[in-house]
Amino acid sequence: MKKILDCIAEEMRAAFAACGYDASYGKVTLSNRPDLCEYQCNGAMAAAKAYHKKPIDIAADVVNYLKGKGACQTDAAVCAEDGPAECEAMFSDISAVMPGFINLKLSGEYLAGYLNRMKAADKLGAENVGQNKTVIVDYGGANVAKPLHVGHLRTAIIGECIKRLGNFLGYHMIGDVHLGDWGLQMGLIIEELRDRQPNLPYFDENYKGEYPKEAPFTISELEEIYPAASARSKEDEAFRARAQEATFKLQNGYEPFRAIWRHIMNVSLADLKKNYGSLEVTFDLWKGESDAQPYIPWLIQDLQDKGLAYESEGALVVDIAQEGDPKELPPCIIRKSDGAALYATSDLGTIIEREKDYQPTQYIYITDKRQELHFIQVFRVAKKAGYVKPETKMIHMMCGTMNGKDGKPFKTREGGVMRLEKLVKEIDDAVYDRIMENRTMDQAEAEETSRIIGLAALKYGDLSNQVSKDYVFDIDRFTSFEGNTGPYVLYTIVRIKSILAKYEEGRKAGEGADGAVSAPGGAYGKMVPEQSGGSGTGITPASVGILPADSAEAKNLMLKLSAYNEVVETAFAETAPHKICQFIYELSDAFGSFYNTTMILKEEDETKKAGYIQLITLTREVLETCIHLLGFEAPERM
RNA sequence: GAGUCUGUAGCUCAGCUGGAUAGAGCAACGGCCUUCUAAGCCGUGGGUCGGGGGUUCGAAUCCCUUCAGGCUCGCCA
Repeated sequence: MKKILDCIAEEMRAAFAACGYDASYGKVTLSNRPDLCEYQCNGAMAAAKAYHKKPIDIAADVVNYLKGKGACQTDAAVCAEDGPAECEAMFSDISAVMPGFINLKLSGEYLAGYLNRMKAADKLGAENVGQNKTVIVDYGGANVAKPLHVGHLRTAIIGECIKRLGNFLGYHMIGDVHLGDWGLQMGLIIEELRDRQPNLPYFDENYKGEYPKEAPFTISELEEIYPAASARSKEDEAFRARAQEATFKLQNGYEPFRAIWRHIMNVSLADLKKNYGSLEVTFDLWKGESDAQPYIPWLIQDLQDKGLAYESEGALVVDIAQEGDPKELPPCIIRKSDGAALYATSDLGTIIEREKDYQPTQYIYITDKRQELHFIQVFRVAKKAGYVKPETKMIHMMCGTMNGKDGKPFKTREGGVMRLEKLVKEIDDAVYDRIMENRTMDQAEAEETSRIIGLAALKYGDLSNQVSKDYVFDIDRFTSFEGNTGPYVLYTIVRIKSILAKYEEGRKAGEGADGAVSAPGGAYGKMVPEQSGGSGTGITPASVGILPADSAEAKNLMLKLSAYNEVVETAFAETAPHKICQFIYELSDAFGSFYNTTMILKEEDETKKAGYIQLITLTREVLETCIHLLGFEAPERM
């Protein structure tokens, strides 16, 4: 359904046009002075120059026109003439203010009507802007040589969110984990393994038998082997050279090394799936760099045939410099001087595969921002060589680093890289302690609840920051969950759920009384006839709908709710999940004030009460939809 | 050295396609539970928007300059 800002802007554009000004000046934004108005239009000031008039005069023209037309409720007589449909006057107040602001307040009826349509709409009124267009999302990027650590957290969380958002908006999102399974790290492991276990058949060139099914290492051993080998390669040149050779052999199909590679993949994949699973991060494709290999010989030949690739310093490179670059960017290396492929080559190969299999209209890569240059190179080569259509959008979402309290990249207390598993557990434990100190809950439920809340704390803590900025990951702060945190939003949902459950209970009690409706004078007010008899006079939230606000708090809550489809769409268009966080935080806050000033279940006027119930039901639906898009859920109790 | 990003309250962050008095949260202080979950709500104090110029009726926002920090800069991924 149409976004409320667009509805208002349409009205304003028509008004500007009717007054003889260009319609484009009718742009409307949320007010930045809530004490004065709800929405504002600054077009009169922009138009002043073009029309050589004082801004305030233009604003007054527009305001007078709108009032005369009956767009403002205060002019009820005019409104009535237009019949019922037009009677939903959009504004309750319009005014022109110096130097030329047009201040707008929405009428309670119009706002309530908008929310009722939203409540009834598919996806609460979010539109299918995606039109089923295919988008590849490349997040994850896990290296199979080592376990997931905090460095993988951001891309996983953000990617999952972007994928969910896109799907929700009608895109066909394909999430690919795109494993790092083909680079030098494999050669390093192979050679390290050779030194540790030289008797393995993989290293016997004369071995003719079948290779063992079982891997010669466990995941924990693998975790230790790679860092050791990696460190060694930096000091031991001979070792590094061996690793490079092993990598080259692996890439050229040397069977013994392929066998080791398969072991690494099996052991590592099981662990990765478990870890991503615990974050509720899923992928549609578990492809990796190795899957791009079949395309590489063709790719290299093609780039040469097209005259794009040439030899330079022993390597094969493609120039990517473009007009307008502030400084000439280094060329993209597609083949090393030793003949091996590298990162850019396999990413290009992957693009060729994706074009063949999916013909996406957009690519979104989510990685650490240090890879910026790499993706500039890959994107340019892909477009230059015509592998990707010129109109295909290629976006690189560059993630900032997750820092510790000291502002340096997040480390364990001992100074090592923290494993994701450990981080998740630390958060869950902290949440568990918090639950136990405030609530009584049996252990099993407390554990499950702390897992749900912990995940929300973790994901919200990450997503609420701008993607490209570094941010401070502070377990103490996230697990204290006050203020702008995931748990605060969950707490809001839980409180709404609790009210709704009690309301339902009350209704059932009313039904049970079989018409007589005993109105037990009990805790939740009189349960009036709403469900009694089949007379059709029953008052239900659905039949009453959301009513015009009867307090400032209700109005504020309703205004916040109405921004929902705009926010969701913008968050995707700008790949900015933090906008959803900000929105649900403000929405929760608005609910908090409403909750605090309005006794919902004690309300004696059953119609009003039903209206409140409908309002908070919508609030709950919006919040739950949004947190689902962010990638987490709310518990029943907390 | 070149490129690029960042610099907003004591701390963590919004706001940045120019608009009215720069917003939250945490921390501090003060109120609100015989009432729907107080993990809450309400209020108070706290800012030369790194510095300096410029454009504009109007700048945290755009331009220039300067300072500080991060990251990147051909055979790792």
